[in-house]
Amino acid sequence: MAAADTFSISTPIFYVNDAPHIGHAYTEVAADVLARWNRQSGRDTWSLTGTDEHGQKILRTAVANGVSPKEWADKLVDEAWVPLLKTIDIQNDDFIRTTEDRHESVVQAFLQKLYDTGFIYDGEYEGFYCVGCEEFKQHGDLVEGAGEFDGQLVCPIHGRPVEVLKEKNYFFRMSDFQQRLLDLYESQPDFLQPDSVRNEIVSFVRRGLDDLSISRQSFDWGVRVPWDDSHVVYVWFDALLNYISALGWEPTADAPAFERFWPSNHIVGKDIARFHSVIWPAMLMAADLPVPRRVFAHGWLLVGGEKMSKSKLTGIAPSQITDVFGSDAFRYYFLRAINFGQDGSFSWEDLSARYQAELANGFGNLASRVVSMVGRYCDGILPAATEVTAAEERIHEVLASAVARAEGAMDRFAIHEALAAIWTVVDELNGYLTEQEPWKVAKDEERTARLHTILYTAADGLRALAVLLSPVTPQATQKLWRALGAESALGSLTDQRIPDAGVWGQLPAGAVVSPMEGLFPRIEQEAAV
RNA sequence: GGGGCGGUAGCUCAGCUGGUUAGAGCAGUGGACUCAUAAUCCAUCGGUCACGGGUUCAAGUCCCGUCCGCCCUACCA
Repeated sequence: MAAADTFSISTPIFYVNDAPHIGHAYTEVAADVLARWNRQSGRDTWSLTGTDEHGQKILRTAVANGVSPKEWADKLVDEAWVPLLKTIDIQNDDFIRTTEDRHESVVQAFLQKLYDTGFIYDGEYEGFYCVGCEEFKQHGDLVEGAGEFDGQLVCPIHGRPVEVLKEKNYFFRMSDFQQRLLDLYESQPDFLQPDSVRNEIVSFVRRGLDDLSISRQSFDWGVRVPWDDSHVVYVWFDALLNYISALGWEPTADAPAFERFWPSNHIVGKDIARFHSVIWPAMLMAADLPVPRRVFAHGWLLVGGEKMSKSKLTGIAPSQITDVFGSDAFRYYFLRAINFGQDGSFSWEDLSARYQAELANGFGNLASRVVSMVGRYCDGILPAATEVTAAEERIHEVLASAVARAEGAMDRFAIHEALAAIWTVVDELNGYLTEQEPWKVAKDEERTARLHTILYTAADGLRALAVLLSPVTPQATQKLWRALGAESALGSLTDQRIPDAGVWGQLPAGAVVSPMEGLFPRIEQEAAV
């Protein structure tokens, strides 16, 4: 079991059938910010992402494109999914692909263990299968087709006809775990969040669970069932195991990384919450392994009031945003504007407005004015604070409170709340400068000490902001860190501990404050439609 | 059919276990200021809290019903 001071987190592994859109990027960014935050909070941290590459859908796509499924997967991983991580500045510790040996061997070992312990049996399954969903459908789930599929039964999600499949399958005794799952949801309420998703899953499980068909015979693009190579493992059963295969789990031998970092926190979209909160913990229970620390389901990105989708042409590539606003702005915007866990509206207007108001005019301009004044009035040498008044004490209090609230919020994965708390410091410092009017104080030679106190206070406030915002806007805060001359005295930015960020007076007087490019330059209007 | 979530200022959203004149940000308007990215700060305009009943000394906040949106789930066939 992982020790108390560790933190491990995963994104879903993404299906390599399409190019990434901002919904995928949103998930990645959220997990990345939580990982960076926890790492900077002093926890032994590990973050995982990767790709899901098996299944009939990918096989068919590859065939349609005239390549082997592995070639298809390689191409998408190299050209789309790995580059995505760079586009949005993800700092993952590992990247797992389900076609890697280290994964497939774990899938087989896990399956064999369940087979040996009686949790898997063979049976026959006949049903309607949707290739798009990679799952069997109940008759009632299907709808009448229209247009070219008139008269046929089609999958309501994909709008394409389902196929009647009858095959020998291996089944996992998931039904055995109904009560243990219900007990889990009840005894550990934060196992599955937010509550809206939790409620749905609880009522779903209460109705009873069927055993799960976990093998397929009709195609061969998947992990072989170890004792029967005419079957491949059902893609979801395969995919979920990435969370422990990446940690090197083994059924018999010790696995140091697994011991150190399992159980993980899983960030998922709410569409796949059920796989992660029902099937996955049941699998782990069967194998006598700890269930995940937490499954957190985030909401949809809504574009024009509707769930973003490629088919409706509302799909947006992350680079469309980062090319204009940069990766920091992408990361900040989606985490600040959307209640993590709820659906959230995306619009270019809102993105543009928040960039301008909060990043450029708020944080960026604050940094500019402080750095500029230290340069102008103190020759770029940070002065000392000597006379602390109520105004400075007020700043200290706001900062301490912001740190405490941000930490509490991040522990609950309420990322938007944490950002709102941190931003009170930005607003307070801007107000402080306007009220203290250091540009006027500078004209009075008898008030030099006062001037120095004001500038020091503002600069040390920026130091705290750089630390607190480093997980969210790593590029801009690094620029600021350098400009403040903090590195030589305090060390690198990412080594600064978040719990200590509110301790006042860390920037040493005498630090060399150097001119700085704007953290968030104004964006010309035509770029944002 | 059963269930969940949401419907609060022009826009995006807060409002916990019911309690003074319903809040924030953005946008709008007026003013102050000039260190700064034509930035900042202050003030101000703006809401029948979807609708109709009910409980209560008191209800966005609880109960019932209706309408709208999204979602989970079931079934007739």
